[in-house]
Amino acid sequence: MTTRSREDVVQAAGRLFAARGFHGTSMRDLGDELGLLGSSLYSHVESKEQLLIEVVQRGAALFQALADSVAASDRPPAEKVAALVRGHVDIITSNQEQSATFLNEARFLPADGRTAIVILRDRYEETFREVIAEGVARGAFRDQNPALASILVLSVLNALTRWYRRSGAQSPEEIADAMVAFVMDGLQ
Amino acid sequence: MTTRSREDVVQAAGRLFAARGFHGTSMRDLGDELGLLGSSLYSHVESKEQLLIEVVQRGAALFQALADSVAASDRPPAEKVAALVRGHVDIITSNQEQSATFLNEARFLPADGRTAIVILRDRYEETFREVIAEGVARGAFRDQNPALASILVLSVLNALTRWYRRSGAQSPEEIADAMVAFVMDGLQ
DNA sequence: CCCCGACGAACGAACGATTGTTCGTTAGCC
DNA sequence: GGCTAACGAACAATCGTTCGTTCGTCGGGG
Repeated sequence: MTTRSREDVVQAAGRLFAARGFHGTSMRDLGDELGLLGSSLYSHVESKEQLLIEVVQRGAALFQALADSVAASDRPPAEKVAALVRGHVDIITSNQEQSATFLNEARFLPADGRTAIVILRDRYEETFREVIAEGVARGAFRDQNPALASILVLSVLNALTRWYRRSGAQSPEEIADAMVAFVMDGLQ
Repeated sequence: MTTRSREDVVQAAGRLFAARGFHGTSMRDLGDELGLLGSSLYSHVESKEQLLIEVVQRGAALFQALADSVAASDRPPAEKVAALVRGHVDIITSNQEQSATFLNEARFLPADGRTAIVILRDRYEETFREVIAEGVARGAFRDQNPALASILVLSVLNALTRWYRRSGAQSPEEIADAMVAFVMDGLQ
């Protein structure tokens, strides 16, 4: 029997928190998942709460990196939206449990950690809003409320954590293609 | 102090399950919400699980009624989609907590109740799929995979449980208008 | 080359708190 | 005066966490 690392524990937490919810997962459940006792996890991690913080922060970092990279690029708004959609789909299909925990369980963070995550999430949404607003200003998209439009686009994207199955009928590329088509037509 | 009814308990459960999650809500929390002790709730309800079943089933019934009514109507596909979107928005904005519990907490139902709900949810999605397929067949919508398209439309609609605020900037009618426009253009 | 000491991982019992639920008792309305 | 909602103590189970102990491995000195 090999010994487990902190990394193993964080990954198992991402998996179980996504599947059963934070409050539906006990430290003993987490131990079972790794072939350990619940108490043994405290060799690797300070608390259950800290485990949630770590999973959620990693999820947030993935999306933040995408937003920063696209925002910094010098491309027309339509291409930026397409890049955001494809990048978002790629993050979720490659890190589904982590993304699901980030999106669904962040509300169970302690107050201070939660506000930090809300700020990150707002900043991510702001990137979408600004790109859409730029597209409207340039006439690439029809006249519409960018705040509302960005919410609708993110609705389509975030729901992917709920229905994507690695063994499903559609490949990540097909999903991304369909979402780009749907979203671009919805904006234009 | 007035006495509480079973209805009061179910409604409070819908509220708290939506806000804190099923596993994050204790019977004593629910009692507090109603000015009662946790144990007093058992005068009205058999178990915490039964309470979840009841909230989720009510949520499912609302959406099922909408789907049945629209499916039975004799209108072109584009109008049916618009009616589904507007009806869906109306249900969520009028019953936000119940809808949120239905969509987010149904996975914590006991196995038998869960499969029953999954069947209802599949049937609801099937209504969308059929209407879209009909629209594609008649040339009202562009050629696309109706299964995937129905998921994308429902993604936009269901996310409303997460961001709608009665005191928010957009009225339910404005939201419905924006969603109809977004979805119809995404399909056409 | 072997042994030994050290160190971290894992154990397992135990803690106090909280969970869902039961039940005998009390109190308020028709 | 009876019915029932509500109380409040109590239950077994489970929760997150602590802690003293055991196990396994790895590096250095004889």
